[in-house]
Amino acid sequence: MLWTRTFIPTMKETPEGAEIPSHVLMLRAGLVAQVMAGAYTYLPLGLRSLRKAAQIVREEMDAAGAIELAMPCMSPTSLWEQTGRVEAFGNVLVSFSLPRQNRKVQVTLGPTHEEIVTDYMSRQISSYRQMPITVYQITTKFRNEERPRFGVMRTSEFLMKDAYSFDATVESLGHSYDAMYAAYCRIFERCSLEYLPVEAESGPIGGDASHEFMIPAENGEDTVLHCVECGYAANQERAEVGARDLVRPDVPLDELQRVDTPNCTTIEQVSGLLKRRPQDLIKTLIYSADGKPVVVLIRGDHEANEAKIRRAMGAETLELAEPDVIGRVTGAPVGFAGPVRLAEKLPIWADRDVQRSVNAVTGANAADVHLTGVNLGRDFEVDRFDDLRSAVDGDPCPRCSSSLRLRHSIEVGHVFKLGTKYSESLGARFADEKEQLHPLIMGCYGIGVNRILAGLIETNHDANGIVWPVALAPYELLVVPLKVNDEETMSVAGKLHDDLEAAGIEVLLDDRTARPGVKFKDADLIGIPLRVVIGPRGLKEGKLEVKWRWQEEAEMIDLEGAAEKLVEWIVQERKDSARFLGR
RNA sequence: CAGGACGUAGGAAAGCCUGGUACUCCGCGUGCCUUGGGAGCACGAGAUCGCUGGUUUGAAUCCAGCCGUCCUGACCA
Repeated sequence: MLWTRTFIPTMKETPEGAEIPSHVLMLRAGLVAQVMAGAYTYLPLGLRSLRKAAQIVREEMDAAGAIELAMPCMSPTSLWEQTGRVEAFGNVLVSFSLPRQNRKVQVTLGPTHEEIVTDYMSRQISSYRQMPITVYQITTKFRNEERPRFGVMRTSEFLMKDAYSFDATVESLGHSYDAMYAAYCRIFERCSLEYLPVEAESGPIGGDASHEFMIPAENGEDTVLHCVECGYAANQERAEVGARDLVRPDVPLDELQRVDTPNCTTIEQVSGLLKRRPQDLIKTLIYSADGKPVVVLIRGDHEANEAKIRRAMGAETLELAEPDVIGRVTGAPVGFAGPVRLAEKLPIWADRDVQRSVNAVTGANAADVHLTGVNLGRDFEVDRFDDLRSAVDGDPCPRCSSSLRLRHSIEVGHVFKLGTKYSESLGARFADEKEQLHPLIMGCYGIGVNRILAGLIETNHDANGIVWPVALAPYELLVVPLKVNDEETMSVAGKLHDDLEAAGIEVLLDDRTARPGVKFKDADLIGIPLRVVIGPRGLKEGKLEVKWRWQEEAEMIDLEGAAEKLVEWIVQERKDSARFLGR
């Protein structure tokens, strides 16, 4: 392809509003252009990379035995009402009505396709003999993001691969799940991405039923905890805190005292006023678990983990109690709750680290007053200790004696054992060998294709631009003739381009009449892996200058036989990405 | 949803406080010159200063409302 025959609007300056590297570079390199917050046009280079990522996903899905189909973006809203997801998704759902002659049809643009695929497959599958089966598609999904951000990373419209497995037994589901898990590992390896499968919220099946595939990145929105020693990795919602010393330090107990703390309702304010460290405070949170108020105690410097609390309590729903409930059960306005002398007798749960708290500070259950010298056993009792807080960097690993590292990351994939959630609500059943009817046992598996690109760029760039691996690069090789008006230069460039293209190499020829500096800058910016410069210096000696994007120095190769050599390099790199990974 | 910032030509960005002809750089067009890391000179085209209303002799500038964009947090099957 000739540069002047395609469309590559590069930018020298960073457009206003772009902050993180992947967003800045995708705009500057002419990969994408914003249409509105949360919606982007894919320009030729961006589209080529996006398609390459999608193709890798497709090939590995096919290899794993999944069957491709394409479901529509539009679906009847009634389908989403049946599963209760109109409410569950809320504003995320993009819905509108279509006039159809004398009536109106309520339509929802699919944020995912469980309802649609289950509805269809339930009519096709009636016997256990028709399973297992896994279907997938690569289509545009719609999720209204109230706050789109980070460029292509978080948009309201995005390309997603979603697969759905249907099995007759939980054991069989395990095999379907494992096949997808393995396919995901191959996909991200082929994309040359550094990725981390982490344990995630397990849902109805329980146990080892959900993994997220994460790209560790500074600007990632998700947080995972990872043990380098044993490999344990989990998202923050899920990550357990390992065993640690919970014996209370042997220090004399202070007297319980009331202190005035006017308008101090936060840990920060109280610790600042009383000159006590946050970890010397105990947060007292009033939750409403399935509608019933409960007290949760967390050390001041820790964060309550609502998923853990809900699991521990076995509750369906959990939310912070309303201010009037808090006022009633504590006898104080929000911000002054404490476990000592609550207005109402409530179950008190506490995170394990509270066991170590001594002479702590808590709210006094009275406006503008806190207590100091609060001690477990003497001043209050706890009904149950459990792991109720979010793990933090440096916490002990739950699987070995090492410690956890906190890493920000970008979620690019998710595999999930769904169980019978949707098949039950949609009446999707099959008959077993004894003609007994059971709901289909499902799994769902998603990959954000756009995020593969954003994640790759976010973790593979330098000061000058993108550094693509061959697997995802819009073109594999860039030919840069320095003197476009020189006949010899251009004939060598044209021949090289044609020979490479004939050999199946994706080659871009920068035929612009621009000065060398401009071409070099753009070459670095768009990040094509292999750059071949044809200039007067080398040409005199019958040589070409070649350089991988991630290398500092170029090397000269003979013009004679250059095409063959370059083809060989690219073909080799396609196979194993060894040069990219070993850079 | 809470808090904050911003909106001036295709891109970046000054002017706004203190009201009067919109500064500059990049890009674009023409010509000369130059040709290995975003060259130089000259001439030129390109702007309803986000929108609506108000104040004023006069509004990019002051006031009000709205729209849009970005950031932090909340939310995220």
